[in-house]
This record gives sequence, C-alpha cells and structure tokens, in this order.
Amino acid sequence: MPTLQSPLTRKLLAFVVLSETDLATLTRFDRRRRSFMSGHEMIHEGQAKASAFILSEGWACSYKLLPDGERQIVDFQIPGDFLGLRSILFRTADHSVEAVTRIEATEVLATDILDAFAQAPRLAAAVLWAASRDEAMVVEHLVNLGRRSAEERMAHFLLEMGARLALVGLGDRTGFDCPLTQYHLADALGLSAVHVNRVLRQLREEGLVTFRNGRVVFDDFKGLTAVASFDTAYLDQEGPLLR
Amino acid sequence: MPTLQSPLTRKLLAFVVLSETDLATLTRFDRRRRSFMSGHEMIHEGQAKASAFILSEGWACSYKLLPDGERQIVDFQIPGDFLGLRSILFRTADHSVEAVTRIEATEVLATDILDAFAQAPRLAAAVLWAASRDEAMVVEHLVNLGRRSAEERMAHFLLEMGARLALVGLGDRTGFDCPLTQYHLADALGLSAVHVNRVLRQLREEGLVTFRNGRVVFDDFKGLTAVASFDTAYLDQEGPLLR
DNA sequence: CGAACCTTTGAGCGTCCTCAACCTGCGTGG
DNA sequence: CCACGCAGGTTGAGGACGCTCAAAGGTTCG
Repeated sequence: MPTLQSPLTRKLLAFVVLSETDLATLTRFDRRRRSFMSGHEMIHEGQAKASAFILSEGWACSYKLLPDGERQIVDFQIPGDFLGLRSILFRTADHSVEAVTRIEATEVLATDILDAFAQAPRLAAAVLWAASRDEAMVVEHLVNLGRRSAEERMAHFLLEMGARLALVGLGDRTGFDCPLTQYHLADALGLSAVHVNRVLRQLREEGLVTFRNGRVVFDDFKGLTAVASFDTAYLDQEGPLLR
Repeated sequence: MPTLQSPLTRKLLAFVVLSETDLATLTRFDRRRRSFMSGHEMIHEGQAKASAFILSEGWACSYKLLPDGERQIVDFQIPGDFLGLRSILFRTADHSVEAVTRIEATEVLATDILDAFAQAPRLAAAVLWAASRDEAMVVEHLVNLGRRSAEERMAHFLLEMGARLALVGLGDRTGFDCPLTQYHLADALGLSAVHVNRVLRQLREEGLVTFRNGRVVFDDFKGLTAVASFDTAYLDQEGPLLR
C-alpha cells in the first residue's frame, strides 16, 4: 500500500488494479490544490477551455440553466468525483459546476489526462470507467425524472446519495450528513421546492426517511428501498474487475 | 485519405486527428460484422459480460425497464454510435439495447478497446471524447425531462435527432426519415403515447414541424428552434480539437 | 440583531395521465 | 379475394399529480 490514498485513487482501485507507475502518474494529478467558498461557480456553461477538478472534500453540483432562469441539477459530486471532466474534452463547457459547501479540489489540465493516457493505458481505462460510472448515474436520474413519481424520485435519490457516500466512508445504512437545501433537491428532481417539502413530509410520516437539520436518517431502509425500487447495480461497486 | 471511412471513424475524426496507426487499429474493430432484425434485444439489463457494438446502419435504442413494466428510453443510436459501451466496462449491463429497425453492426470486445488503449493513446482519448459526447446528450435529455414542457421536449428532441443525423449525412434542415413510433417518442420523452399524439398535432397546427409516414419535416426550423431553445453546443461538432 | 435564506402550510389551477373508443393500413391465412 | 388480426394513430372525457401564488415561522450568518 502506498502512502495515504486520495478519494479518487480509492475509487479507481474499485475498478482496476493499478501498477506503481499508474499510481505515481495519478499522484502527479495532485498538485495545484485549491479551495473554494460555498456557492462559488467553478465552471460555467459556455466557458472555453475550462479546467477540470478532482474533488477531495465537500459537495459540488453540476447543472444547466434554461433561458427562463430555471435550472436543472444534473448530479451532485462528492469526494473522489471529477468535476467538469467533459468540459476539458469539449471546446466549451456544456454545463456549469458550483460548490455546494466549502470545498477542496485539485485542478486537472487537459494535458495531464492526455499525457497520462500515453504513459499509463490502464489508467486510461480506469478513467473511462469512472466517466462511464458517472454516465450510469445520469442515466438513472433520467429514468427517475421520466418515469417515477415525486415520492419515488425522492426515495431513490436519497438512497443513491447514501450508497455513494458509504463507498467513501461518509455514511452508512443509518443515514448521512447532507448539506443540500430543499431548493437543491427541487432542481435535481425536477420538482418545485414547495412540492419537495410535501414529499419529504409524506416520507417522514410514513416512517421511511427523515431529512432534517442537515442530516438524512433512514428510518426504514428496506421500506424505502422498496418504494424506490432501488438497486445498486448501476453503481458497479463490487470490487476490481480488471486485474 | 484512407479507404472508405466507417461512420465511427468519421465521427472520431471530428474530434482528433488520427495517425495511420490509429486508423489501422480502428479498422481492426471492423471484423465480426453482424445484422439484427428489427425488435431484436441485443443487450439486456443485468446481463454479464455483454458485447458492445458499433452501429453501421439502422437505428437502435437504449432503455431501462422499471418493475411496473414501464420503460424509459435513454437515447437512440444512429450509424457511427456505440451500442452498450458501458456494458463491457461494467460487470453487468446497466441498460438494455434494442434494434428499432433492421440494423448492421460490428461487435467490439472489451479486449479490443483495452488493447487499443495500450497501442494508440490518441484513440483512447477519442473514445473518451465519444463517450463524453454520449453523456452530454443524456444530460440534455435529463434537462428536457426535468424542466421542459411536453411541447418543448418534443421540439428539442426532433431538432437533436435532426442535427445528429445531418452530421452523418442522413438529414438536413428540411427534415429526416424517422422510423420511430409514437410509443418510442413517449418512452423517450417521459410522456404517454396519447399525449405525444396531441403534442405532435399541436406542433403541426402551429406550422412548426410535421411527423407523418416515417418522415419528420421541419416546416419552420427557426421557429421550432426558438420553441425548444435548442443550441447545438453540447453536440460539440465544430471540427477537430486535438491535432 | 437584522436580513437573507430556508422551511412549512393552505388554496386554487393546469398539464398531462388514464380509460375508452374508433380509425387506418398492412400482412396473413382461410 | 375477402376476413381477420394487429400495430399504430387519433380523439374525447374526466381525474390526479404537481405547480403557482401567497403568507407565516425558523434558522443562520454577516
């Protein structure tokens, strides 16, 4: 085991076994440490040659704004996740990223990624895997928005965040700390903030889950899982596939 | 210019300039040609070590089924697109893929991709770009479902398909041939088939677009673009970025 | 200690759903 | 050659889920 692992390293190791060279290359990503205040817009849609980041502490969210001022949050990022990976591959960023809490992140340049690909192909595969996993989560959100009721959506969302946070040691079956407001939930789930409040009340009164004072408590984990028809398969977190 | 380019090659060249070696590696993907009947389920959710394909002719769709039997179509694939790229990186496929029309495709094994990465890093970057572009489209669908009305959704969807098809020479500003049924549209847009019908009628009566007899005709391209607030930036198809 | 932000609840309304019926075109088999 | 079945498209009526508007408490932070 090398020195203390970053959240990203820990996540990638869930997919591939990486060589010393791969790990060394990965460590080189970890220069340019920066921190941002809560609410800071780190990447904005349309921005040319934006940076990407690897989040090491705090929560962020990626979103798109519509002409009428509404916004749709695409996903939330937690430690170990990339921020704006797509924005460095594209000419211009196709989405915005904002810090939800105060965050710590390290900047990644396009050349870092591309050089790494040339030197460490297994790392390239791991990055492709990580990008695919992100996409799988977006797809699951899509299903959420397209075909589930408000209550199912909320249940599914809370369970997904719980599972993702558990993977990096920030939560378990009893619950997790959650810095989101009901407005965040509304923008992520395609609901109005008012309706989010009603749905949360309903789930609480049914004894399934309680979200209060920045903490989500799973009162009835199995019941909630059933309501949401939640299945973790799409998170693909069962141990290294490529050896 | 090498021999006749496959749709995939053409698409990747929109992002990177590829060397002769890269192109040769890419050509090696093109063995194992297969064809499938309309309606054939090529990949199904939960399947272990599924294949991926590169679509060379026809339309396919990727979707997820919910326990209650409803389905959400995530995206449609047209020539040049990957089918089930994520399913070979994951232990089990997280979604299903079905042929909408009769299709021609070439099978791609996980080892093909991984070997290619080791030999042609620029190709790896190109594949990552292609995967990112797919994700960008999924994200746009997400916004569609979360924050747009039925009419806007439909308008946006038809314009996106038009733009994608135009890129591979299968359509232009006047319209495109479209093998989808109103049920396909309903499952993709998170609407009921009945409401899809009403929305299409409305768009037709407003003189914006007509979908009839397997053909989409843009009666008022600019008007439709305005209704949908459609912007092609997320398709990132402006010419090679990496040289 | 005030102001901004967040949460909570009520009332009324609109989009989109469900159920139901009927029509069209097309391929199949008697 | 017509009868039939079936998939897809079209239209109407009624209802539910989630929205908007509005207003009042609570909480946090500068």
